[in-house]
Amino acid sequence: MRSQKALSFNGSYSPGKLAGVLVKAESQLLKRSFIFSGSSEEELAELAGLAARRSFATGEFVFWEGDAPDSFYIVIEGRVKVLKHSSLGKEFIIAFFGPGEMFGEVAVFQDRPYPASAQAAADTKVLRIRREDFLSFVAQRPQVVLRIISVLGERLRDAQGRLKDLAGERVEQRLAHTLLMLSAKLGATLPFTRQEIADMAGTTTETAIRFISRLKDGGIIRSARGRITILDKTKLRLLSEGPPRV
Amino acid sequence: MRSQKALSFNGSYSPGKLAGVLVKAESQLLKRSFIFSGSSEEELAELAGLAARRSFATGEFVFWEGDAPDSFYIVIEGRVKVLKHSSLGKEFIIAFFGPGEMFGEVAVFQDRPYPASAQAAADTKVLRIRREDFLSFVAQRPQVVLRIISVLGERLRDAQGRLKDLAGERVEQRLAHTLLMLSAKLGATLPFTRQEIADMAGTTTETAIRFISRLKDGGIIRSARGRITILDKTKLRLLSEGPPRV
DNA sequence: CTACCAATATGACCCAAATCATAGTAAGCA
DNA sequence: TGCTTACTATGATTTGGGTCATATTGGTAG
Repeated sequence: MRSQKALSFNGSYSPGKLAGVLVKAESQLLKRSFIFSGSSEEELAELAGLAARRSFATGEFVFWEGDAPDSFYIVIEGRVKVLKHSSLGKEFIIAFFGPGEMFGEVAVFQDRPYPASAQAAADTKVLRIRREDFLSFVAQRPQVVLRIISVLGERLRDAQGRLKDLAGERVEQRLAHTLLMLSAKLGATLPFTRQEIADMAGTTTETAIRFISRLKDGGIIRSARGRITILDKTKLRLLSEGPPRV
Repeated sequence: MRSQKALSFNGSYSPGKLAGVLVKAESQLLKRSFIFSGSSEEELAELAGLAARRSFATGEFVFWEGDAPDSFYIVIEGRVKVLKHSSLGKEFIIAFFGPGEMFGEVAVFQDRPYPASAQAAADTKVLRIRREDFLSFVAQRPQVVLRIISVLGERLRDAQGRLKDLAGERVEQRLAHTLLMLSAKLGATLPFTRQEIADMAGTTTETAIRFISRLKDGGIIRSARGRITILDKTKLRLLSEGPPRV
């Protein structure tokens, strides 16, 4: 760790010892986030001074598609899912975000309504940073902007890959892809229900259940309620790639 | 096939009158591109000096998915389609780009292989700018970087909207959406074949043909070979939104 | 002019996966 | 401890739209 006495200028926001401690804690949280991991302690402290903590219970919405983008968010703990609803009701999960990940930043940069809704998928705490504060912060920091481009590029890649899958692959392969993608990010054990898997793969809960049951029978995964553990990544990859043509 | 007379000067970056004229012409082309439209003449001239013209005949590939990202491109004239192929053959069209639009820049920024292929959809001329040249150019120009974020954000929005459609809407609605989206960008007359429409909407050529024939019968569009003109945007929007539930 | 090929068109068939129905099961909560 | 509610499970039925097959038409290369 480095020096932590960069709090002096912060007095204008919230004087006092408690505030200082909080700013320090916030700084550490920000540091876990990729886009700020290269920033200095002073910068982080400044940004932390602008951030507010918010809590959301499971199922609560952080924002809705169409809302004005007044803030962007970084997950402290818990899990947030970003989703869109189609013509009738059916929801499609664009992404899950965990500790250290940010969401809502695209809308903030463009000053256009959020393109999707964000919902707490567990009891969740987030840091909330107001649009203007964030914009003026990054305006002077090209390296942060470059990291944001990198994050956006990654998401775009992901989205395009999924587009191709949804347009051209069978359900089984999409489901297998979804599981592999999640495990690449989170490890072998995935804390998702069949319904969530289905909503990510663009299919129905029943179909996801049937597929996952077959995987379990085949010894490719192990599972409990709301939890899936991948045992044989190789077989899963086979399923995701080749049609089981004989 | 085609004449490539315009390439004769291409190897020589020798100073002199011809080069000067070319740099000026290139500058004007760059200026048409959104991300550079805020740049000064000097900057544009500098960038233009780094750019090379390349020509591609209809069907030729500018780059393939998986290639190392040595350059990014700006369309001068013609049309480029960016696409991915799924497990077997089927292609999915991610986007079309026309004069003034750039492509391949995500890969360049991330220094990771192109996530999709780029193919000339007509006889096409592009400006090609090498990765290192472009990166060092933008490194000093935060406002260009911000515009790139804006472009990426737009693409991400688009991709996420299409994901939701592919996952949750019926073919008819996806096709209607595709037509509306194209006409929002290009105007009422769309220079695409049924096959291209199908490959954008994630369906088959036959289905696209049937749908478009019905639109024609209903007086919603007019069409000729490789060309569709939207006559009644309102009816089309109805089709794209509500299921024709009775 | 003619030949050829891509684009458009249309019918028949079929199947993957959605939909509908019903039920067992684990977890949280009063 | 039982009640309620998600989650998981599985069968039966239906259907949207993919696949296959076959024509017709317009553009264009030679």
